[in-house]
Amino acid sequence: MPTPAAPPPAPVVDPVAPVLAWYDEHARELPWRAPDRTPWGVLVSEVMLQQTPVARVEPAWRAWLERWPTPADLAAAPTSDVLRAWDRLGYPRRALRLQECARVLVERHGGHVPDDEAALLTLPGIGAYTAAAVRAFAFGRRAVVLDTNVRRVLARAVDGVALPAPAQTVAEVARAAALVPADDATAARWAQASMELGALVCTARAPRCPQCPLASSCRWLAAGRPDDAHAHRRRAQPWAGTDRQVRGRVMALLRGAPEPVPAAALSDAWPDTAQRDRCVRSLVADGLVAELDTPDGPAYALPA
DNA sequence: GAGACGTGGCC
DNA sequence: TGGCCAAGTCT
Repeated sequence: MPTPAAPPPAPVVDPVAPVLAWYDEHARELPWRAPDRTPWGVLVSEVMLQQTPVARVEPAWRAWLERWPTPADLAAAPTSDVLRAWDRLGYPRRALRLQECARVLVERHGGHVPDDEAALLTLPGIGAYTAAAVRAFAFGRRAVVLDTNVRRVLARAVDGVALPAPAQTVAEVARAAALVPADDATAARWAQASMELGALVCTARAPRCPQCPLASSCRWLAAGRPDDAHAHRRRAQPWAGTDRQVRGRVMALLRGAPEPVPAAALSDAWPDTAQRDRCVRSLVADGLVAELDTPDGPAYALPA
């Protein structure tokens, strides 16, 4: 009897079919998934969803697409309007880049969102994740969509660990790519379904394993859901008193100001002069704030 | 590749 | 109560 020269690899149940079936039953109805969505709408949703929860994005997305339904509309808008519409979604540089992106689409892509990954990757604010997501969700094409949700699902189900490594590796992308179904439609659906599973069931905290379609094959669950081996690996996110918070305060003040704000009045945003000045300078350098010369001295406003 | 970059809700 | 987390990107 011939015997294998090497032990067979550990059996791993293919997660794709169970997750697709689960998604058929449990997918949320989100506006950027509606049949009448446009590639531009999908792109806007993906940028807004970068580090911002669905619940806060949904109303902002609806208002945004109502106001600027095409890239040309956003490209032509005053940046101050764009930043005010972004409101408190956070990371306002995303709004700036989204408008830059719209202008590139108008100037170089006929006002349309391209469907190939290389072209998408050249757009401002579009990185590896978003390029893949737009390709899959807007155009139904095959792409390796590897976001924090998918990374967590695969870390648990396949690797048997609580959380993925802090940094994404080439090997991890290759492993994820190997799981992506070959045909466009199924690949796009797998991307959506695996993300949804991570968002609704295989969550970072308090995962709902009894409701998981992978419960019978998940290595992490089988191992008794061991704790994260890299516990405390993440730096605590800075909060009180940081430049990040001060920048947010300044932006909030300027969003609410109908007229340019004199330099002295910026103290309402933050009392510490040195830190405030440093932050205002960085905001000007980032293009998020305009410095104007007035007869009474410098004043600040959202960029026109 | 580590660090910067907003905001708010949840357990 | 407050640390952790949310569909990342850029430098």
